[in-house]
Amino acid sequence: MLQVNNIQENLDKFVEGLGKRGIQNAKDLLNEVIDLDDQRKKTQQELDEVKAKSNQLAKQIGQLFKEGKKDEAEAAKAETAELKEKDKALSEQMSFIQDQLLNKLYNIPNIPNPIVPAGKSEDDNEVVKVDDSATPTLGEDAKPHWDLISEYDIIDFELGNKVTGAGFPFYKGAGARMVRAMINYFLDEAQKAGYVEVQTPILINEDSGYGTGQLPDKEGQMYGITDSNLFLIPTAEVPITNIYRDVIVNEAELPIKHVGYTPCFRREAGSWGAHVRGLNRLHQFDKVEIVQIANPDKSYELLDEMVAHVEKLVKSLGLPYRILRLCGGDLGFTSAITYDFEVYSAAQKKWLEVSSVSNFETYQANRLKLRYKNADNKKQLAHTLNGSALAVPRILAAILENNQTPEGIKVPEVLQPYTGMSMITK
RNA sequence: AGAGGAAUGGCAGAGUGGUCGAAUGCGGCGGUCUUGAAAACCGUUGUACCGCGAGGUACCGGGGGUUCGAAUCCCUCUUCCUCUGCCA
Repeated sequence: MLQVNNIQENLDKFVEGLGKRGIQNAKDLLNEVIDLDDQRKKTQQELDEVKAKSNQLAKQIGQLFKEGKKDEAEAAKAETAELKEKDKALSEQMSFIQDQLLNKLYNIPNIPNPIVPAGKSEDDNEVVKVDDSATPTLGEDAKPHWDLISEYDIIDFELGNKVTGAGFPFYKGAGARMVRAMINYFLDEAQKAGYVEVQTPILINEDSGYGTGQLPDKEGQMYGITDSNLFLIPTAEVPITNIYRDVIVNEAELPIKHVGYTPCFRREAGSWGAHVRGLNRLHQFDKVEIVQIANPDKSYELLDEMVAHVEKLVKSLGLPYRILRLCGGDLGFTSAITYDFEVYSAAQKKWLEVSSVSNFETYQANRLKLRYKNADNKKQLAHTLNGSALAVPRILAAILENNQTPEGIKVPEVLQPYTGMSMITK
């Protein structure tokens, strides 16, 4: 979340930034925050004063008892009643103000980086690179992947329906092997690039949800385990980044780089429709995620590095792709800047988002209380970054469609050592 | 799952109602000594919030309570350890 001090100092910049996200009344909203923070300070001063008096009095009473001046002590005791009442009232006021302030801050998104284009929807995203050199020329009879998967019997949606529900497919045979191969390939490549692999829980608690910003903003998008107050992760970003909640690292340790594979669970409430077929949108899918904890001075360099890593992966799979810089209106709640990678799925003639690489600057770190000690031994908020590298099902969809031949589906060369096959056949 | 025990500063570990933000040791940092290092010795060393400052407030696993006053007493939750049971 945003830091009140920063808001106060750069009000215009913040108003402008939120405006880019299409928030009209930003100025009023931010002024309310500043006002609440002032109230908070004022109330704390009053409360501290009352407490100081009580502490003083309590010491005196102790002293009086020790000296055997019982009457005086009893008299002093009577004085404390009033202070106690004041204390109680001010404490209540304090927590009320703090709740309000926090609630406001939780619901204000991050300020976009200046180079983020203004815009309302995905139509306003800026295409920063297109490399469609790998686009295949498919015949008239080219099939979308949902036809191919039944033809080759590698993914079973019906079975998923039966056992769980829509959006929870079974991968079978060569399909399962492809998934496993991609996960291993992505993990290995990340490791080569210096990311330390972690295997995380796939259930997270509320604190973690708040830490990375899924709560309270996206509660409806996560599956909740209501009887234990836990949530299924929508992305490995949550458990991995939350490793560093309430942590102070040494500057020399930065950047910290992690990679993790997890299944991801998303309710996708409201986004289900006719345009979503096959592997395009699922409730459960596999994803390899890269995460960095960075020095603010270096975070944009590292963002570029992450983008380059993802680009290399997509390219190595032989898929046509493009890179988008998301506009303010399409930007995630906690992100300051996001680059989306899309691959072209040639039979359905659609761009599929397979990666999202973001810099959150201090927005998550402030919630996480994730700091580093700089050279002067001062504690500063770190920057957090993450990116998908990559999301499996849509990559699979693109491979199936783009690589279909009369003989079968060609397995990208880089995956062959992992699949042990060069072709998916009937 | 049952019985018992425990949770204190970076770590170890004292502290059972006031003088305790907390002894002591280790570690860290600074210094003396040394050609340099070690050893020894001296000093220093938690976090957050409020305040221009002096200073104040809060924090001894979390939450609540008793009390003029709680690390210390009570309730509750969580976690860990030991023993018994079960189990991949």
